[in-house]
Amino acid sequence: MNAGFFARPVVEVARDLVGCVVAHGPTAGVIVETEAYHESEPACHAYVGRTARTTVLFGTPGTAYVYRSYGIHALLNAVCEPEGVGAAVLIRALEPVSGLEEMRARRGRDDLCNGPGKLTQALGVELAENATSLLHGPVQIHEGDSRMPVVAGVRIGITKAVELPWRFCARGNPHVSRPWPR
DNA sequence: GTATGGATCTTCT
DNA sequence: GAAGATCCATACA
Repeated sequence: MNAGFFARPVVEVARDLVGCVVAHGPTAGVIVETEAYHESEPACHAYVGRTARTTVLFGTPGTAYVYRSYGIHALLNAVCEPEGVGAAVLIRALEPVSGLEEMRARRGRDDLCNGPGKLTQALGVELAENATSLLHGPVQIHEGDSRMPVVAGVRIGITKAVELPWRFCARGNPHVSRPWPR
């Protein structure tokens, strides 16, 4: 994966990331579900501008943005758009491909990566990986199947800008966080 | 099968 | 002091 991939409109990157591979140590999975977030809409953390928390969103494309959700889960994002624009793609679900035993040990159950909080636990990704590079850091994203059929829908679990069709799933893939609506 | 509530922490007001 | 890009156990139909 190269830096130019992430320095594009965040919605394009979100669509193209489906089929790519996320790896952390011995564990890895194919991305089957993403959501795009952009500073221009209120569901995005960068909407409020630069703060201590959101600075990484405005930084180098291809950087990991990891934050704690509901006090319990770490959520993994890929910073997008040119430097200075606050945008990121949330990785919502993976199809596990390696390190399955490690994932099961961390999860303690068999649904390993079908949710944004679950996949970080399965991969062992935590807040320590925030602001690290997805190109050459501990968590990496690699090229995958660019021909994978993708469908778009509305985002999940948010209360603002709920109408934007910025969620992308691998069509028919059983590892998505929720069955495709409609 | 759907519905509800609790866990627990970071950030910003 | 409140809100939140979640997950899971439990209750009920």
